[in-house]
This record gives sequence, structure tokens and C-alpha cells, in this order.
Amino acid sequence: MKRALTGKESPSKKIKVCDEEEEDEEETSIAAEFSHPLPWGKIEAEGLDLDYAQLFSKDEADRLFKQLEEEVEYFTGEKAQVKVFGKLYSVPRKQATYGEPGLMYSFSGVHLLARPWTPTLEHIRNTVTSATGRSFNFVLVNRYKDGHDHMGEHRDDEKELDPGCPIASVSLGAARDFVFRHRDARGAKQRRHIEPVKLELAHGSLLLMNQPTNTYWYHSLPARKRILTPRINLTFRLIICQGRKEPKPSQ
DNA sequence: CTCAAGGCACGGTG
DNA sequence: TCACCGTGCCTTGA
Repeated sequence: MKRALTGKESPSKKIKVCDEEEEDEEETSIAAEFSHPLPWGKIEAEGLDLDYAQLFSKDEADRLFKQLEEEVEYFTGEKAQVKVFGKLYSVPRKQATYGEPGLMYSFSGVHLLARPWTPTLEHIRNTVTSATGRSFNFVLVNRYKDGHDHMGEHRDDEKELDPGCPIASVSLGAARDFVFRHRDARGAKQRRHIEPVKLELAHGSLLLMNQPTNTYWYHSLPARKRILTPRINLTFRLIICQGRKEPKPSQ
């Protein structure tokens, strides 16, 4: 069953979309492989549109997590640094990018070239595609070694992303809180009162961020000091074909 | 002109 | 209690 949820219904309260009727059969993985009959939950607010589902059973998610721990190679050195307010920082997590050959993803002054798909990443991508009917040519892997690792508030508004395709976020490992905040309800000049939308991303879950969510809502993965185990997050994206760079008019 | 995938200081809270 | 959490701010280049 689905639940329509908005932030204002339960101010400052974490939304639990995780199905309370825990899955019991191994049907979960079989269903995921063949079609859509996943029990999707819908989360909506002004300008926000999310779909949430349990994509993998615990056993399968455990197996995938272990495989990724062996397969994924994370960036180090300057590829693991970003520039914010003019200063260079090491990102408080580990990152990797995989996808079709030649694809590049850039943000905050870093340019990350996609490595070729690993067997496990390709398998997960196929499962996500079966469940959503969407194609993806790229995945950003974020590994949070414990609750100290986190990601600050941002939007995935990169120009190279296909605006018509949702971003599909697969979570494996430790469950972590995830927070959305409307752009007009941030900072000192809060133009409007819009409650943040908070949810917990469970082991083996899939979250779809549909349009126009990334236009109006920032999201973050806040630090949670009491969490001592790692989480791997995969955000599958559709990157627009690399057109030739526009000729610069001047300079 | 706007705004930022970072850290830090600070005050409320359980 | 005091560790943790949420918020505002930083201040420079894109």
C-alpha cells in the first residue's frame, strides 16, 4: 500500500516509508528482476516527487554489498577533493564513478571520468532498470565508512544530466537518514515556511528522485555519530551525450 | 549578480 | 551531563 506524505503533516518528524510489513519471501528479488510490482511508496511535497521501494531482500543486499566492497575502486588524491568557498577540502566519504566509456561527471571543481561497469554494478543497474523502466548510463558511488562520513546539502542540477530522467539511488549497508529541504526555506532569508522532508534509506532500498525535485529541493546525508558501520550508495543517472564543447565567444 | 557536493561556531536538546 | 544535532555563516571564484 502506498502513502502520500508531506512534510507539513508531521513537522520535523522523520518519515518512515520502509514497509512495516517486512518482506518474508525471497519473492522480493524475483519480482524485482522481472517487473514493477514492487510495493512503491510515494512521497510528495510542493515541487518534490519521490518514489521509494525495497528493491533487494536482505540476503541479496548483503551479497551485493560484499561484492562492491571487493570491486569498487575509489578516487584518491585530487580527485577526492572539492573546492567550496574558494577552499579545497577532502570529501568526507569515498567516491567512484562508473558508466559507459568516456562519460564524465563534474561538480565543485572536480571532473570524474567513468570507469567501465563492473559485473555487480551492471547487475544492479539492470535490476533498477527492470523495476523502473528507465535506462541509466552512469553511476556515482559514494561510500560512507561510518556515521562521521556524510554529504552536505546540494542539488544534483548538473547540466550534463538528462532533466527528464529521475536519479535512482540504491542504498546498501548501514541505514542512514536523508534530508530534503526546499530552496526557499533555507538560510537566513527564509522566504517561506516549508517543512523539510526526512526519511531513512534502508539496506537494499531504492529511492527515485523525479522531476522537478532537484530544481526546488536540496538534499543531504547528515552525519550520525552513533553509526559505526559503512554504507554504500549508488546514484544511477542518465548523462546527456557528450556534445562537442560550444566554441567560446571570447577569451 | 547569484550561489556553492566544504568546515566551524554556537545554542538547543535529550 | 555533555555529545549530538541543526542552523547560520564563511567569503572567493565560476
